[in-house]
Amino acid sequence: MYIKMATLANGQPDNTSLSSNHSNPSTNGHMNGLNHSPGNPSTIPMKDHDAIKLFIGQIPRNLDEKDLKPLFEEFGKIYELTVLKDRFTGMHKGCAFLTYCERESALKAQSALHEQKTLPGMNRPIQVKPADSESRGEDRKLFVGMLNKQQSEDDVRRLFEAFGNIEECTILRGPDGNSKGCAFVKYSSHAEAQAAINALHGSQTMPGASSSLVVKFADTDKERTMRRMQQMAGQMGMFNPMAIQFGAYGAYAQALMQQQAAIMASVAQGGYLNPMAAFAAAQMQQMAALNMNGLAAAPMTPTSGGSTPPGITAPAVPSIPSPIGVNGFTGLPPQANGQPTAEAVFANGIHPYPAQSPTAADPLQQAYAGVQHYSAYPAAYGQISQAFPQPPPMIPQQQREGPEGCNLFIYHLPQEFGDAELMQMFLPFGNVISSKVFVDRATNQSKCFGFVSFDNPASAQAAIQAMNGFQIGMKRLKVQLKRPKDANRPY
DNA sequence: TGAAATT
Repeated sequence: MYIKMATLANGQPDNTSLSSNHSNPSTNGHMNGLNHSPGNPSTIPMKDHDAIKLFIGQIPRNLDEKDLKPLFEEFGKIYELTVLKDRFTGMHKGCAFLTYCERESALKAQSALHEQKTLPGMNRPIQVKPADSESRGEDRKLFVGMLNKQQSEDDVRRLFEAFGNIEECTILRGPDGNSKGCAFVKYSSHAEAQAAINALHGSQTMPGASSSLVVKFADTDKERTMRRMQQMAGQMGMFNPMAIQFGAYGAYAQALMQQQAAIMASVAQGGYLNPMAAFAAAQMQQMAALNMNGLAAAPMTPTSGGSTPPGITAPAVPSIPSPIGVNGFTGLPPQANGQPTAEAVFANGIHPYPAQSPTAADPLQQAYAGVQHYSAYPAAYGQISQAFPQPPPMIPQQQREGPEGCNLFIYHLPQEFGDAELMQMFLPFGNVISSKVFVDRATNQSKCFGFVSFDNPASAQAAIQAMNGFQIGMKRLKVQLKRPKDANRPY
């Protein structure tokens, strides 16, 4: 509804009336008597492959195809001209679609007529512009990533101009004007764009870039909607976008989302929510629909957060930790003197950490809060909570930094450590709100460093005290406060 | 030393 209104406000009919018009026998057929001689192939007009369908707006309702024809014919041979009529009443809608045989004619007509004159009886100037059904450019627009941040629009143009006519070239910049290392490049045609992808994607690595050049088609509207949804969901904190990653519970998550959208929509219609909420609901419905179509393409990878990570077995608890482990763990960290616990023990038979802090489950509980929130919607949610199993006892944590002084940088991690293992290692010192091991995007290999965030500085300090210099195999962990972004210490 | 990103 939102989109439809926006389109109509723009002076063009929405797509439903457009397509229904085409399927309507009374207006179908591509000529409406213009330039068409059935049975004589030599006179059937051909249109250019790159012909543009024009939308003509602000046409007096007393003008039909034959009246309009002379007006437009002076710019070239007309391939098709169709006045739009109401699907049911057949009433003239005051606009038309026009396709010239040649692209050039359309361009000429557009520049000569668009908003240049007002037809008798109308109070706004005539509209002559590519129809909404024409490519809005997404199929010839490229997203370019992994650029050097120093590269200018001109640099990018030079790189891409060999493959076609560049209509638009924009470097994406932050508020400060600094390049984000990516750009949009729009060609005149899809083929040109494809050629550029073929030739340039992955072809080179710009100085300072962490991997090779990325050249791909820019997000479609749908994808953009998805992206916006996810951002919005994240900000509102109520519809955890990570729900998509529930894996086997994906259907559950989707059902939740759809239900939720329906509830919001109906509530909004009842006038209880503001327009923004209605908008959110509409977006939500779209998102759920997209998910159903598989467009979300979210990886269905359950994390190892609550289960058994590689290298860790449970609950085979050795009675006494041995001082030297197969994997090279040297035993307890300096201040970790608790008993081994039943929930997670390293496969090498060593549990180097004290009992898990009682607050350790809090992040999960916090994560759950978003879901429990739904129960505030009594009726409808009651239904789905009966219809579906409870969510798994694991919700992927959001990656985020804690307050200043709570974030640790950890280097020299064992290669096989993942987020879960990292968290496991630091849980004894407090409430870990996030743990992240960096992984090389190309190889999926750990880069052997990561971040852990606590919810308070004391935990962070305790972790540094205990774990900095902790020996694992041949390496000793480096555990220190994460360098603040603005600091420019070399190391 | 929180990956680089979708106007």
